[in-house]
Amino acid sequence: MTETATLRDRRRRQTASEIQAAALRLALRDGHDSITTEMIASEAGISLRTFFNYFPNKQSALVGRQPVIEQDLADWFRNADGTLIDDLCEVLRRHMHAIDLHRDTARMIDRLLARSPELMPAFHASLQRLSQQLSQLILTRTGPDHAPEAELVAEIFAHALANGFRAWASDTDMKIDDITSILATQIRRIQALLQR
Amino acid sequence: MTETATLRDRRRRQTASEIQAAALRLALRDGHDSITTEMIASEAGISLRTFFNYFPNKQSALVGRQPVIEQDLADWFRNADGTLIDDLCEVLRRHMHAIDLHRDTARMIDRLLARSPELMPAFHASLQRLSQQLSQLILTRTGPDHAPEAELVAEIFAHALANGFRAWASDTDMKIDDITSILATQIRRIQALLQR
DNA sequence: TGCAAATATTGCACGGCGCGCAAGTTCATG
DNA sequence: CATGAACTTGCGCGCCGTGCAATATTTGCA
Repeated sequence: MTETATLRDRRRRQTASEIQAAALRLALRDGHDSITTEMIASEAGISLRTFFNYFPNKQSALVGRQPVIEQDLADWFRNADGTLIDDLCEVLRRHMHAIDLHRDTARMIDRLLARSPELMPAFHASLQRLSQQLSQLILTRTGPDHAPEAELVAEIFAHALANGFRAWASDTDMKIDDITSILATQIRRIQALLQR
Repeated sequence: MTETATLRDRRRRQTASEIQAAALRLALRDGHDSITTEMIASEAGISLRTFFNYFPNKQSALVGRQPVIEQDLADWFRNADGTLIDDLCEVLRRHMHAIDLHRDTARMIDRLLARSPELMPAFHASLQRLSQQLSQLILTRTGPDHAPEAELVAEIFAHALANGFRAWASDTDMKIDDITSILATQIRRIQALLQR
């Protein structure tokens, strides 16, 4: 039973990933709004009904499953003693290492967003979930009375991470760690911009 | 013909507003996912087909039409000589005055979001459009090479404005100008938080 | 190995969604 | 009051998303 959970889980991840790949392939080939959920299911070799067991809708399939920040990372952050910025960057750096990133998937998403901007809200909703997790993290250090600011800072980090992610997707020379250095750079630039 | 445009326009706004009110009323009474677009149309006294002439979907009707920052405001901002923060706050202050805000509508939205969090992405998509407009504004002053930071700063302001807006909605003692003072306060707190 | 329980997949049916189209209606303007 | 632009409406159609129940597959355990 100890192994079972992870085995089935791995299988689910794999299927979800295949569905996403199929969706991205079709959307990039035929255009997002001329494909149907049925086409995606068929391309992925599953039934339409099974498609909806994995994703609630077409857009979610394109964006993919949302990774969750692991508990041990959260624990590390709570007890870390660097600046807020540094520790948040470090959390995100480790997080990016913990999940397996596929550069080609990322690149497909990037191209698709350029071609079909109407998908941006869906992608952004995914970012928003990351932002909420970060917000929770920040609150463990600032205390619950800083909720509004924590949300705002979390959103900055999530969006800046996305920028780094996009750069990584389209530049094969970049390493995973470079994503968070871009993130750190952008945070510094924001601080500068806010002084102007 | 000079008057016609504005007359018809006013009528359109009015109808859109009535549809939104009907949608919010029903959603708050029966719950967002047990109402249909047909019910909303019927409650608003229009046909289902006309509903879709005004809003692309149910969620948009609940969120309402997105106001656009006027050109003269944009011109003012480009030539203003205060700090970026101060001038952005001032733009948003004037913007809030330029559009007619209905506190009861805002309150209904607020209550609805508390009750049906699944609507948050729709609301956030609307914020995102405001954010994009702000980003354009900022770029007129920083130059186009600061695009990523401008986007991030714009997003902070949009989100902070939303926070102020929510506070205004649920506190009848607040004036419109108080929205932007909350905004300014939160920006300052973020700066402080980023120094930690 | 083989059986029972847990879990996954699928087909089906159904109601809501969203839009193109064409016919009818309203209304400011000349 | 005639005219044409803008608005409303009904209809039809295909896609979306889900509950349900039957079937298939996998897993843990004897």
